[in-house]
Amino acid sequence: MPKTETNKTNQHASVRRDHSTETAEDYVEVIADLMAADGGCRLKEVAKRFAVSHVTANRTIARLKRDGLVWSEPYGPISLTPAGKRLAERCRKRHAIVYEFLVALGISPESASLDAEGIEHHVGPETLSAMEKFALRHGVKLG
Amino acid sequence: MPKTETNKTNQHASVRRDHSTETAEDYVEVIADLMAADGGCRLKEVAKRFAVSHVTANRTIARLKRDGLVWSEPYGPISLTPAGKRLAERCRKRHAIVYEFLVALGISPESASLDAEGIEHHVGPETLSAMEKFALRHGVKLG
DNA sequence: CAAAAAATGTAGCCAAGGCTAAAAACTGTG
DNA sequence: CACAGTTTTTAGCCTTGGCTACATTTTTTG
Repeated sequence: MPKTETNKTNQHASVRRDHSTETAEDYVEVIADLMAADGGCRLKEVAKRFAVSHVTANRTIARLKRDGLVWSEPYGPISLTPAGKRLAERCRKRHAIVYEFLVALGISPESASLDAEGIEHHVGPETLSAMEKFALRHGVKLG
Repeated sequence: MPKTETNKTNQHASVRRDHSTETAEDYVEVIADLMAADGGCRLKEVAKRFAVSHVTANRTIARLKRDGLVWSEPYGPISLTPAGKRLAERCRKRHAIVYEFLVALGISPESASLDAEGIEHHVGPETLSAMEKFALRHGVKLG
């Protein structure tokens, strides 16, 4: 009878789907950040940023390469493909909006930074738009 | 024991830690919900809620049992331990706050419901408190 | 009450994301 | 240039969380 149950409209399914892209989003964002800051991006730095072993970072990056977001050659520096850059830019903007929103809400920069990291992946277009408007309206003295 | 590299102030580490508890939180919340609604909780219903196979739900629930959050005997209904109940109640409250907050922000109930599912696990105490205050102040006409 | 149906459990596979240990490749001096 | 140190890669193991197929148990029902 297997027909293994439902495939109905289920919210948790979406949440789960998000999970699979979270890592990619986090990584391209960090890689873009490191390239901007240091002018290049090395595995070791990525691993340090995520506080994981370099082995874990290496394997994750291999997946991103497989998925066409990252490029590198053996022992070489890591860079983003055009697709990776586009994703990184989208994530950067979204992250900034969520962070600014939290700060506008009155959250301390530390908590805002911490929570934004986790929240950003779960903010849909409508919520993101509302957060942006709110941050602009109630923006911290930047008016 | 992990002594691997930096253990410095790293935001991603916290985000990752959250991950490991998300499943537990989601499950105890759903189990509590089903018990309240149906007067009991069967594996099949849990699986349906998460849109996963009963096998996956079964194994996840086995972990929750191992972790002292859930209790059941073979082929029997599923219930929460005192610890499970406490966690479920905490999650229920937090979820309600995040949801109400999003609605108060102007998000549609559909998006609010969807995003709350993902966001709730990443809301720290400070942010939760701020969301609660905001929802109370700007609460949807319920004043 | 026995056979069919439904629910639960077990075996075994896969991918992602952790890790350590050890090999290989680069770098930078002496 | 060689050797020491750093960085990256490889091998191998673990857990979580997804699945199908099949076995077992419970429930329903003819």
